[in-house]
Amino acid sequence: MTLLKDFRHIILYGLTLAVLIFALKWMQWKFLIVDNAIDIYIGLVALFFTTLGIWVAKQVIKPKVETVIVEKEIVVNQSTEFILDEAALEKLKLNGREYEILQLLAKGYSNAEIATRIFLSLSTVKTHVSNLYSKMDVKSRTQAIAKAKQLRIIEL
Amino acid sequence: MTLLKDFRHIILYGLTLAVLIFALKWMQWKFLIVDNAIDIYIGLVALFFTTLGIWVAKQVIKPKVETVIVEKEIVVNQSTEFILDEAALEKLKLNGREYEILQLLAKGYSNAEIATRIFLSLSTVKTHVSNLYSKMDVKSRTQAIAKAKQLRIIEL
DNA sequence: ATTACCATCATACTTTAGTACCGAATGTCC
DNA sequence: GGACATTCGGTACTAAAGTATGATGGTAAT
Repeated sequence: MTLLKDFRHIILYGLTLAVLIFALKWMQWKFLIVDNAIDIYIGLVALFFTTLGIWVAKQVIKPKVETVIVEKEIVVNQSTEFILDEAALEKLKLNGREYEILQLLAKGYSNAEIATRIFLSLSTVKTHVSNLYSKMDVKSRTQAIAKAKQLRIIEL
Repeated sequence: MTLLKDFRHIILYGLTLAVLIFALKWMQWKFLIVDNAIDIYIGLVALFFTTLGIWVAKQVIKPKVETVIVEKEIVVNQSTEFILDEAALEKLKLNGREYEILQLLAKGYSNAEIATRIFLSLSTVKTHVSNLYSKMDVKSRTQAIAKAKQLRIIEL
C-alpha cells in the first residue's frame, strides 16, 4: 500500500535525523559542551509531536471518499403488456367454459379442434359458442374475437 | 508517480523543519533573557510539530475510491402502440386487395359484408380470401387473424 | 322436494366459409 | 405482339359454422 510506504519514508527520515542529532550531541557531550542539551530536548519534542500529529491525523481524518456513480440501465416493460379489463369481463357474465372457449376461438381453433382439446363433443362446443355470441352480442366467431380484443378481455 | 510525490513531501518537510529551526534560533537569540519562557517555547514547538504532522498525514493519505452503482429504470414503450412489422408483411407478398381484405377480416366482417363494403362480388372476395390463406399458410379466417396479429401486420 | 341453473350432448336444419377450377379484362415489361 | 401478373368474376361442391330445440344429470338455493 502506498500510504504505508509514505509513512515509512517519513519515519525513516525522522529516525535518521534523530540519530544524526544524537550523534552530534554525543560528540558535544564528549567535548563537555553540555549546555546545548536543550536542543536535543526540543528536537525530540519536535520529533515526537510530529509523529503524534501524523498518528492522530491518521486516526481522526476520515478517508476522502471519491464516489463514482455508475448508472446501470434496467429495461422495464419492454413488451406491450396485456392488461385484462376485468370489469368488462364481469359485465359479460361469461361462465368458465365460455371464456375458455373464447380464448381458444381467438387462437384460431375450429369448433372441432376446441372439442378435442377440452374433451367435449362438437355439439357442446357449438352450444357454448352460441351462448357466448348471445352474451357478447355478436353473430360470428370473428366478431367475437374482434370485440373481445377491443374490450381487452383476451390476450394479444 | 508516487515516488516523486513522496520525495516532494519529504523535501518540503525538511525545508519547513529548517525554517523552523532558524526561527527558533532567532527567537532564542531575542528572548534569551526570559528564563521560564522555555515552557512556552516547547509548547509552541509541540503545537507546531503536531500541526505539521497532521498536515503531512493529510497530504499523504490517499483518497479512497468508492464505486456506487445506481440502478436507473428506463421505461420502454409503455403505451400499447401498434408498430407494423413491415418486414413480415413484405415476406407474405400480399397484394393490395388481399391486405385490405385481411384487415376487414380482422374486424369481424363476413365475406358478404366485405363484398358490399369494397364493391366486389361475393365470389371475388372468396377468391381473394382463399389466396390470402394460401399465402399466409392458414386454413381459416380465424387462423389468419391470429397469425396476422402475431406477426404484427394488423392493428389491435 | 321443487325450482332454477349449468354443463353436457344430440338431432336437424340453414347459412357461411372455404376449395377447386375456370374465364376474362387490364396493365406492364421485354 | 406475346408473356406475365393482377384483379375481377363465375360455378359447383364440401366443410364448417351457426341456430333451434330438446334431453340428461349434477348442484345449489329456497
